[in-house]
Amino acid sequence: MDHSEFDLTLVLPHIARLNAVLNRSRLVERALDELGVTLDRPGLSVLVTLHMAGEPLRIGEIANRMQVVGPHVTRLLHDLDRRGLVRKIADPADQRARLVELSPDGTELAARYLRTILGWLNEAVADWTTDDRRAFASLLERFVKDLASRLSTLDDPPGA
Amino acid sequence: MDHSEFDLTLVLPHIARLNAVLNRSRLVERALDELGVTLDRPGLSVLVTLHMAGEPLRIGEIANRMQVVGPHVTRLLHDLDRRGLVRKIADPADQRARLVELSPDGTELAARYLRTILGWLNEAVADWTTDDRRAFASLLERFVKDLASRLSTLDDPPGA
DNA sequence: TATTGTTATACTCTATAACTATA
DNA sequence: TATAGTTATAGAGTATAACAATA
Repeated sequence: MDHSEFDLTLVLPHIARLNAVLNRSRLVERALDELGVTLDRPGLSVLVTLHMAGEPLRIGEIANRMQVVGPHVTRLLHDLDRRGLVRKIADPADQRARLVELSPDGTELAARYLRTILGWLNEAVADWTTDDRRAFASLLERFVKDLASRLSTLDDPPGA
Repeated sequence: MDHSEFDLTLVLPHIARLNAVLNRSRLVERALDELGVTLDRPGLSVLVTLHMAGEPLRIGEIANRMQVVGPHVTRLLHDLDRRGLVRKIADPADQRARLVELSPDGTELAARYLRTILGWLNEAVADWTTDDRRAFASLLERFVKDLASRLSTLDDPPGA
């Protein structure tokens, strides 16, 4: 008991700092600069979401994965569409919905962006052992999953 | 080489998801609800920064630790001051500067908030072994430090 | 009637620029 | 002249509300 409280008190500042580094270090903006691209962060996030999905997605599904609300995605897609980075195609299963897919340009941009970011991450952990990298990946995944799960139960404590 | 690329490709989505959980899960807002407090997220962040410092801080130092810009902190302090959660005291060493300290109310609020958040974190990892918690804390700290370090070198590659 | 998406609007958070006062 | 802070303004990012079209 004492040990766990102790550990987490130590963990909290690191989580906060990681959040700050990710949000305010201009990490994304610098990667885009290196690629010579003018694009905002949320727009890029749509591209990456589609790239990682590996298949066309519905607007609502993009919003889900980005953890944002539908109308926001609609707006971002306007810009991406105008630039020719994505395009909307019909959803054969539902005439109300549209599927969004990456254009070749969009695919290449997302791939180059991810390579840049991954390159920096790799350099950051260049002197880590393979075991440490694996352990970190595994523990981080577990932590995020358990945290998200615990937080989601805060929404619906009806059985109590 | 292959292994590290492989690992990091797996890590990236988890980092992104952690970021989303932290920023958009209303984690902070829910904690404040439970405490019956009406306060915005950045204001609370000032309180937590002061609480973790354990001593009065200058405005610029608060901005540094929060990774934001000076004028933003000034504005947040207006509100916190009006609510009696912080107060400004003279800096004996420099008449230009002011030191900001938590009031008793502010101290209690920050402490209760941190207890709530830490409680949820503890519940999230309730079934982890002590070893796993320690390993995670240690690897996360190292990762954040190495990442911040690598990113800071992107600013100044003058020797190249 | 429930769901997918769009349009229009408003709000939160943070930055930049111009300025004041002390060092 | 450099530094600490303030005021005023602007911008990015995201949400809510009202609506249209299809299921």
